[in-house]
Amino acid sequence: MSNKGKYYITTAIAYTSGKPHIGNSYEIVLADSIARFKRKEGYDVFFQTGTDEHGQKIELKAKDAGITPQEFVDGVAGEIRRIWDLMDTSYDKFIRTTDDYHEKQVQKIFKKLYDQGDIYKSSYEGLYCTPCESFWTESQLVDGKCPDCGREVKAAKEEAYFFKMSKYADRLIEHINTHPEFIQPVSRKNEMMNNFLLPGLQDLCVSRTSFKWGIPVEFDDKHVVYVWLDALTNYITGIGYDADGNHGEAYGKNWPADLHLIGKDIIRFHTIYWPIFLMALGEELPKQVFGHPWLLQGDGKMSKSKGNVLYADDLVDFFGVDAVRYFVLHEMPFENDGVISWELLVERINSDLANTLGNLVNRTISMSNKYFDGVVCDKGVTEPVDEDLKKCATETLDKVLAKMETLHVADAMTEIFALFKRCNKYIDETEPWVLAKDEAKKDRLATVLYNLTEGIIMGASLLESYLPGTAAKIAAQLNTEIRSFDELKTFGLYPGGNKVTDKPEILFARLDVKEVVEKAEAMFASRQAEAAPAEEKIEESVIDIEAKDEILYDDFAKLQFQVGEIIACEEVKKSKKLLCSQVRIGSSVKQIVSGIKGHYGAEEMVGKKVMVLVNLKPATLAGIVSEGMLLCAEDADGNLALMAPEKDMPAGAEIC
RNA sequence: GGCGAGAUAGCUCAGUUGGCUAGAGCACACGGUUCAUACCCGUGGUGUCGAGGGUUCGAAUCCCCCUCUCGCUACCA
Repeated sequence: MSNKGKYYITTAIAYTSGKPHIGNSYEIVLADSIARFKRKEGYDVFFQTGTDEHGQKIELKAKDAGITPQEFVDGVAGEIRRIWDLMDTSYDKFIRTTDDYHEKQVQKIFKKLYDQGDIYKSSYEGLYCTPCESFWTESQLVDGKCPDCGREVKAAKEEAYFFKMSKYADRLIEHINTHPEFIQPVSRKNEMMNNFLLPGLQDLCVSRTSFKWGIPVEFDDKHVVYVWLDALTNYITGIGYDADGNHGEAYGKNWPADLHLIGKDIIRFHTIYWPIFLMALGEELPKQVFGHPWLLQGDGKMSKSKGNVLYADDLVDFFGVDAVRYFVLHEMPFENDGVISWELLVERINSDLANTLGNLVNRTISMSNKYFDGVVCDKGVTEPVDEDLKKCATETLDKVLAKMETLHVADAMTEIFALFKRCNKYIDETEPWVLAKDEAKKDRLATVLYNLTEGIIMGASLLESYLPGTAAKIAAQLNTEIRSFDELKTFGLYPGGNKVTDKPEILFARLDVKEVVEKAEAMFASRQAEAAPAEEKIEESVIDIEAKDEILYDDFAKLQFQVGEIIACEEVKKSKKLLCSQVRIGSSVKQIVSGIKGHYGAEEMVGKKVMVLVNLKPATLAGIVSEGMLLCAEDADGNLALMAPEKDMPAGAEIC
């Protein structure tokens, strides 16, 4: 195909806090199949991926591991890149946010935005609502108080830099409305508009002082650049953006990006904050952001402690690269989450890859060898039934192009497999084994096998973007080359007289579900046994939270804690997380609303004696008055545990 | 609580502007075939198209209401 211009595609950069599981590895395969396809279409593709390597979580993990953050991310980034390579992905650039050119540009970008007034220091704004953890501008306040909860706002304790999002909101709303293709799938567009843009954008915190592992703010080195201004900018720094305007050549050529492929969880950052950063920098906006769904593990909850997390490299060991690629691409519809499990993998591989495709290639080559010593030649003895096969083969390209145009990758592959199914049916219709018994029909038999070989190589050529290794194997077995898209418009390009391999290799072996599951369980069991001591240590490890300012004893003395006995408890119907408890404190009973539904059922609350903050000013939650607070411990995953006296104590006992 | 999406065969889903006996893939059953990796081809369903009501000659498709699920968001003392 002719040159269609450039196509710049990116994945989100992977966070280097640990090895990515199969759900995280899906995105790179999806991006790769699109990149490969666009190349075949004739685009000059630039495909960028990489890693996001800063932040407190990494700082802590490195500390736990007793190594420097840099050593830590070097290890994980290497692991991620190894998996990307294992998955046979054809990225052109792997950027790391610890790369020096990136760090330098982020500093310059931060400075530039600060100098032009888009980034400001918040401490002098002083309008922070602590319980809401939100900053407000003067104009957002209602009667001088927090618009969310109606309480006093006060000067921020911790200084931070903020980005003035509201300044660009109208332009962004305009852009989204005039570019319906910008946010994909479209259902996400409404969520962004209704939840963030239309109600009014809040300013975004873009620096932190609570940890060090980040890019220092050049002119205020107490601060490091906080996540999004660091991570999102990779899309431009990776191709040579320069905040001073001295961009590298690749920038001028590739920006704006044609497609940011990301997970649905970070759509907000890519469709609101990122475009606004770009507006502030005076750069063009990406053409499209596609928030793909997730691939979820079907057989029980995935958890490290259970040791049943699925990783791409394990799956490749079991099934091979292309089988895993096929599965994740096929099981992921356009908009809904997909499910992965050992059983589903085996089912998919057996029915599509082994039966439909693998067996087709194998039986066709076997017949060529059996009847013609492997030589494939069209003797021109056609029959009406041939036309339908040829039509199917030549029309599949357009069908696949149409599906790919809207990024419906799974549907595109289904079109290709329809061609393979048509080939299998053609064998039944022509019955080569019957033709073989009649010497007079030898030429007809040759034509039939030629048509089959041609149909297969045409299908394999379309399959190349998704299963590059398999396509190459098929081409090799048929002793020919993968076709370009232009060459797929004509049926009959397979060189007559060519000789196919005499030793057809099984492309995909049929698998036994039971065997695979047993083998997988054995693998998990041995791995868990191996990792048990270390794993336990991690599970039991401490949690670090952001430190608050030191307080005086007097501050503490203001708080009154007592043991409360829960004598009744019911769910607050209107809310998702609230339970309303009647708590006996001494001789009085207080009504307390707590956001713990999901952690505790209403019935199991009754009878518990727990720690209560009793002198908190009553507040109304979901229309119900709450006169105190039940105290809970919370772990890193958000699991809650009520605090209770270690021995039985009477309701009302003071906690001091 | 706000906004939005959805509820169709055992499973995953298609069903365009309402129109003849509601489809596909997988699974299952039966039949055919034997070149091939026990594969391929064909045939098959009793699907109350979530419940109820309405508009219409006619509704899975439009309107109302109900139940449930999900997403985003708020709240979560």
